Amino acid sequence: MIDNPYTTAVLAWYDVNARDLPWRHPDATPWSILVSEVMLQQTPVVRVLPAWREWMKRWPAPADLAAEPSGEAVRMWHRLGYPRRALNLHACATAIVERHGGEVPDDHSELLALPGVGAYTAAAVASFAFGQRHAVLDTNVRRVLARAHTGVQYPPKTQSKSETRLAESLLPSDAETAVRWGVAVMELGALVCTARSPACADCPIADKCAWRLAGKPAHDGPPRRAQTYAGTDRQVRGKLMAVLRAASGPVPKSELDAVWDDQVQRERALDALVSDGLVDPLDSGEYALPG
DNA sequence: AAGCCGTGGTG
DNA sequence: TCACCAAGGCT
Repeated sequence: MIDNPYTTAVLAWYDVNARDLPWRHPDATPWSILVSEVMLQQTPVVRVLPAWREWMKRWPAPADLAAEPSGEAVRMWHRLGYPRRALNLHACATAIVERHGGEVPDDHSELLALPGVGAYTAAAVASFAFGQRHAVLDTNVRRVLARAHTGVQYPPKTQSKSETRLAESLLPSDAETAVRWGVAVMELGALVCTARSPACADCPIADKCAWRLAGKPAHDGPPRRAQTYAGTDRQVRGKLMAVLRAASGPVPKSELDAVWDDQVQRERALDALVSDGLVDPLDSGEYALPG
């Protein structure tokens, strides 16, 4: 069945080149797939793998995580980055126990209602965990479609309606094929059609790629803004969280004060962490991961 | 809707 | 080296 010009070649490529990732195994549960998708938000596969295994061993079901303080989720997040995602997963676990009887919902809109689950993650879980037909549009798919179909080097910075429409128009009609198509295009973007130096020689749709056929024109428009990090509040937050994760219990404020010289910025970062629910200010004056 | 939110690898 | 990038989401 030919649903779009790329389906057959991309699926055949995926059959041979797919990585053996544990959340793709037949015994992966919807919960384990949800956890993997949240961990993979902006974090590379190689760094997610050990944390995911640790989480699945300790919290094999949503109820297992919901039974623990959210601070344990934050501690077990290690250095994956964006630790609010750990809080989100703990809140997901609680919501799943309270609203869905402890089972990850299979309904797209119910998935979308879970904390930290947006358009991509809801579609990914509905598709990969429950075999439903949804367009999964992540950074990999956006880049592949921008090149192969639209003929430009990079997709726009923020996802556009036209990208969504395009992804939906390319979605195979049969659910089982749509699921395979989604994961296969993602994998193609991750392994071949990469951001920096695409391996067009290894690409199964190079002969149909509008960007390659146009001579790989360079990205035009404003330069893609680099995200600065050094000296930002994010860096300070990271240092504060690292201290709290490493400690077995509450930490005196002096230990937090030692991570950053600028007091104004340090206090602002700490206040924001408390406001975000990532840090618990105790009556004793000490600080701890949330209980 | 543009900017914020971590961290580490890499060309 | 250092700017860029990585299975985004939220405000």
